[in-house]
Amino acid sequence: MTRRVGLTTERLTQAGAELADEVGFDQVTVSALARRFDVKVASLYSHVKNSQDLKTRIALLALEEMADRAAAALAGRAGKDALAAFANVYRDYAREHPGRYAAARLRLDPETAAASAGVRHAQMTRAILRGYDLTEPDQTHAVRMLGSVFHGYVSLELSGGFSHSAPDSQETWTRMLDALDALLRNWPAPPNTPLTHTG
Amino acid sequence: MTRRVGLTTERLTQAGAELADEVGFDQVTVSALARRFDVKVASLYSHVKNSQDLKTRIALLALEEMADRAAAALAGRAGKDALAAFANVYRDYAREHPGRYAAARLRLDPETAAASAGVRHAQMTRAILRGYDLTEPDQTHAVRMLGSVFHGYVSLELSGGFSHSAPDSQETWTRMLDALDALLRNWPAPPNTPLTHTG
DNA sequence: CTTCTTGCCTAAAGCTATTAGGCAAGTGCA
DNA sequence: TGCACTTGCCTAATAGCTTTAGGCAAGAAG
Repeated sequence: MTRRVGLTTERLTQAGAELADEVGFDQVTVSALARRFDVKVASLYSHVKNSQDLKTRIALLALEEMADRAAAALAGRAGKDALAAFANVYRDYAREHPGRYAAARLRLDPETAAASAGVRHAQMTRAILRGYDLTEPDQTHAVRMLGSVFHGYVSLELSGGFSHSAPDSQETWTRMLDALDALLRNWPAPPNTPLTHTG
Repeated sequence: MTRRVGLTTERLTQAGAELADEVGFDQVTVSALARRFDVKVASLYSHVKNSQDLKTRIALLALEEMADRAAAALAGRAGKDALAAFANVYRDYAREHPGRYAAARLRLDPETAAASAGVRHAQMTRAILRGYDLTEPDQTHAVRMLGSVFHGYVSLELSGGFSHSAPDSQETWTRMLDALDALLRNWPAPPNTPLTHTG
């Protein structure tokens, strides 16, 4: 009378990601996942250390998927083309997989983060900037700014911030990418830093 | 033997906000709050509808506080000065009150959001842009972009994204504000939209 | 001084997380 | 073919958070 369902860590992670997209990342619960497999809750604990572990795995999966998409999108592109393609990966992924996207924003402990696809993603942001004429430290500033805009925009859009108001979100997105491209092509020099300023 | 502590909705909200800053917004729980007042859990339910209600109230408090700070910061400023002051309110508030800041990002239902200080905040963003030469719909695009950058940056900084790497976060922040100011002063025209394009 | 209101309480049910220990189906080895 | 061993899911139990129903006493109101 023993029925084996074939649980594995991978299947749980995958199903957890789907669950996240359906009901939201913070509704992802060991219990809900057990229900989905029609299995008792305790059974999951052989495959997953605990709830935190499960969520971390979903986050890593999401980071991996986003980095893969980004790599594919960047292939053969440069300059504004690359910038737009990269940005669209962000937005499209978040729209297709809101739960996974939320998971990707989970705070990972430093070692986990360092071993994640997040670093690959960051390197790609830097690669995009090679199409512009930025040198350190401005390149780092720009990397951080792009990360902020993309994450911020997607996050606000996802929480409904831009719906039900004109102009529509797509238009803002396009114009914003134009603006960012223009900014990167024309990155301002640091303002005068008065060092020994007499008078 | 009946001891009255003097619970009120306001005191609970206030204490909830403090708790959020100490242990994180999603660790804010009716139970924890009851412990803080040394009172039984059920007692809170006379003052707060449920856990969701409590969190919403904390969110509204945070929005109120941020809008107040922003209003104070904007008084007598314009242009880049205003932009920087407004941005710093965001960042400083998030650093001083991480839990409240997280609360402010809680997704509110439309009516609640419409009645919140969030709209005041949004109006102030628009007011800043009066110092630049933007007309609709570019003004709206810019409002959304600023919201995205500020929220995105603060959110990434808060989750530790920029720590332990050079250059330090403060420098990026300053240079980013320079860049945004430059961008707003020089907002690019929409690229050619080919309508009836022959050839 | 009695009645009423109100503020906090006890009690109870339901959900999630997590651990310990059990049993049976399949695996490997003789 | 048969036996031990591993493994996958199970039952059972503890503990915390949420929420509702109903009670009791301190203070307010007349």
